[in-house]
Amino acid sequence: MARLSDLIESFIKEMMDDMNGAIEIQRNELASRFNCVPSQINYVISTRFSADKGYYVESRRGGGGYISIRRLNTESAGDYLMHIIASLGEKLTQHTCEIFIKNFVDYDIINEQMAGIMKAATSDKALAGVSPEIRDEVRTNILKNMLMSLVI
Amino acid sequence: MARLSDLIESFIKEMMDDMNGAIEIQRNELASRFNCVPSQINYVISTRFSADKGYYVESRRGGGGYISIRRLNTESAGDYLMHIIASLGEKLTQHTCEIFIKNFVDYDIINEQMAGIMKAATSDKALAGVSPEIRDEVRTNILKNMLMSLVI
DNA sequence: GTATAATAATAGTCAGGGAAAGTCAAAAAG
DNA sequence: CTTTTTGACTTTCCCTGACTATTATTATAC
Repeated sequence: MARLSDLIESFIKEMMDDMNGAIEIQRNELASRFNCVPSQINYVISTRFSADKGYYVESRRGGGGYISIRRLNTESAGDYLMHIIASLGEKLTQHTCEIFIKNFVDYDIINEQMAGIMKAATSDKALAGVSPEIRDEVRTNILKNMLMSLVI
Repeated sequence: MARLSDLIESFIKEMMDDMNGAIEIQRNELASRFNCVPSQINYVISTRFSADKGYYVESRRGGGGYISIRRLNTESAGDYLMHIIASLGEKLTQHTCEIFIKNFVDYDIINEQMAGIMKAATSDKALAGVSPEIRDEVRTNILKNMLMSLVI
């Protein structure tokens, strides 16, 4: 069962690749293309394209409304990474972490192999020994430190 | 009577042979095929498909969740890595860990950038939130998982 | 004509239900 | 005693729908 959210996510990303990093969509149109309720689009955007993941989202309601999503315009990988590091929250679940890492690949900051290493290092499996109460904080800390090593 | 866990184990292994060493299953589906509780699948996976035995397991909860199991290809990355993974102790200090990582660079298994990431992920700084009693075990676990991702 | 009011066309929010997998300890089997 | 099996409970993630908010357009009043 392919998850609809994942399909929508990659649809948007492909569209964005074609459109040079900036797109404008209509929520209802996209929803009907994927045969889902409009609010699912909001779900995808908030879980995959939030500001802290390096995207800038604007929207407008009413007649002729739209949602525009842009890849953050960063001069260098370093800028982008600093932005991410600065805006990382305290706690990241494994899944959220993976979304971040996937974005690094999209931004051509790391390759698939490194993404694999990062995912491995921040997986629940790797952190199984850490008590659940603090696991997400530890995970965040590990991710931050790995990213720092890329900036330096 | 053959034990159920053994049956499930061999079922998964046959499936994996057919699928070129990598499968994706649904826990509930597999459980109902064998007429057992879902958590039995977890038991089989943790006792038969552990990292030590050369398997890499990932999973995801929620709608459309799955469990993926991959058999690590010992030939592709050379036996060296598998050997290292298997021979890593329970506890590694940051310093010991760095020595290992440096060796990987010397053996051309990873490049400097990856070494940086690995060191960062296993540093005391990254693991500051983890209590000292278990920190070295967690560190080892993280390193193992990162190395495993290279063997895939 | 202009100002205001109604209507239509969008998008946003939030809570809840459902669909998975994970955990852990007790019971059962060997 | 060790390994397996079970099941109650938890956690994570996805999807939906009712309700709300905002903007544009059209109708009405003056």
